[in-house]
Amino acid sequence: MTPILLNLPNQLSFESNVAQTLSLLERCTNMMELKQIHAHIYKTGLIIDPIPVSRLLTFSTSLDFGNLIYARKVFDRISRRNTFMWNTMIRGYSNSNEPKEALFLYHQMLCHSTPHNAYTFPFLLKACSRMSALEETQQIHAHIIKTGFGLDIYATNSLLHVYAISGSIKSAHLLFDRLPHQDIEALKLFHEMQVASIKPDNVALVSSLSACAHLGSLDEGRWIHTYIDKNGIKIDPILGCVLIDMYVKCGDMDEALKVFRKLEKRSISAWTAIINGFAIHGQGQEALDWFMKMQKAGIKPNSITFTAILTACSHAGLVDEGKLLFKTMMTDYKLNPTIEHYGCMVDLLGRAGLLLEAKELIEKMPLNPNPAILGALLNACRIHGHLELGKQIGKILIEVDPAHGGRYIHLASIHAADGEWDQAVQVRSRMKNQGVSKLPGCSAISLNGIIHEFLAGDASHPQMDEIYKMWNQIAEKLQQDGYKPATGDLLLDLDDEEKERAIQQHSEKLAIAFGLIRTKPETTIRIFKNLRVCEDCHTVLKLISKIYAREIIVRDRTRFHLFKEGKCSCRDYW
DNA sequence: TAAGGAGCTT
Repeated sequence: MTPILLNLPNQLSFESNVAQTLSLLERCTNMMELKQIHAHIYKTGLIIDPIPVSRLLTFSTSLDFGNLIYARKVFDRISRRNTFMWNTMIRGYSNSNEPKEALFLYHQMLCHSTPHNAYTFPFLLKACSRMSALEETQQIHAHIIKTGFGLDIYATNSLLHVYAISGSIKSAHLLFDRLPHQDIEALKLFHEMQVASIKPDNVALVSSLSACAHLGSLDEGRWIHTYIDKNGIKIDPILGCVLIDMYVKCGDMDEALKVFRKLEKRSISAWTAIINGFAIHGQGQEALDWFMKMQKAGIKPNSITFTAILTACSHAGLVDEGKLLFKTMMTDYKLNPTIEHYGCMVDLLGRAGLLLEAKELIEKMPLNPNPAILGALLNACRIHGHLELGKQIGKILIEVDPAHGGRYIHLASIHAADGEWDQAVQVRSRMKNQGVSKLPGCSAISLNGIIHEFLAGDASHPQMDEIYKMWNQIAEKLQQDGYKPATGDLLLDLDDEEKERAIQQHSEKLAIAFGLIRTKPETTIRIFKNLRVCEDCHTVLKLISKIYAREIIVRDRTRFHLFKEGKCSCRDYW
């Protein structure tokens, strides 16, 4: 620790002492230095000047190295506390583990009749948002109006945010509709912004692009990208990161790479988004190459980067590489594995058939297994037919995660695979009794900017007759190619013919039939599915890509499949 | 001063 004050001359005028002290505070990087400066402030009488004292508070409440208890002691001893000081303390608590304390302080502030200013409310509301404290938010809302800050854009935006995240969407909407300057985030509002000729700032763009990434709306995302370019909007690190992520999640790796190459500064999150891109496209080797490239560029991987690279290994079956990376993450990079990393490892080992090793890892890890980890193991049991272990895990899972429909389905299908139809039916009825419903399979295809959705067995699409006709044609060609429906995945206790019919109505089959009708030969068909693609649909899509000479890109729950010339990019490992 | 990002299971 450097004793920084040694360099300070002893005899200084009051003014130059203030100036020097402020500049020291500016450069202060740890509590030890801060305490020295604090002592100096006392010793030289600067404690009567509100400016150095305020600055002292700012630094001792700082997120990086501050110490709120210390700050509070300083604060409590100040005889004349001004609005800035109260605000600083409120902000400190709003970012801490005790956001409630911010509200207590506010109460005291009112008792002291300290006036508010425009900064007070955003900090206070941040504390409310951390606690999802709706009632307090409403009280503060009243204060905002009473104290004349009802038109303040920061206060109002903060209010909007708290209402939105604490579930009071109605209040948020009411507020939004009355806003004098409508600048809000979310994709559908983005269009309204365009119509109202309001320029979106980077935050609005990030939110909109992030929505595109989740929805897989490539057209929309491209449009926003063009907007950014045309208007010369500066791509800050976060905007760059989501722009890449949007292309990644919409299945356009080439464009994601183009954006990456054009970035002025390649932040860790931009690299991670690219590595994650290769991971979810099943390109494990490329992910590893880019992981190396990143380090050569002098960027150190963080915890999220490791999740991405481990995901890459698990999707591509790179077991040895994954194990090694997991080890070096701890030894070389000194990062403590989180539950997510263990999740990746269990998935990696489990998919590769190393069930026992996966189970051991769960037993040995210093964290409590969460439903995700158990779910990964259960999935592995299903893939590799470890029915007994699967039943054990499945039982635990529906205990710890009783509201999750997928878990019951999994357990039921494992019973079914073992021929235990009674048990399967029992699990199903338990699910029904708990009021849990199964998420229906849904596939979407976007044509000329219009999204067409198909649910399994759903006949509501206006062109359904045509679609079924097309499907029958496809089925005929598939049969000529020697295809037999793989009904093993189905848990229903139906006879084979009924199973065949059920499987033919899977949403991705309806979507592909529709896609073949409505798109020109040779164009790529993109389908988005909310669940994992089933075994049979996977086989069918491979065959269709060969028979109809089409590239088909399917984004399922977790990854992309590129079907081309009868093969899938996942190499049937998914 | 408020609001934005990359991640395991389904």
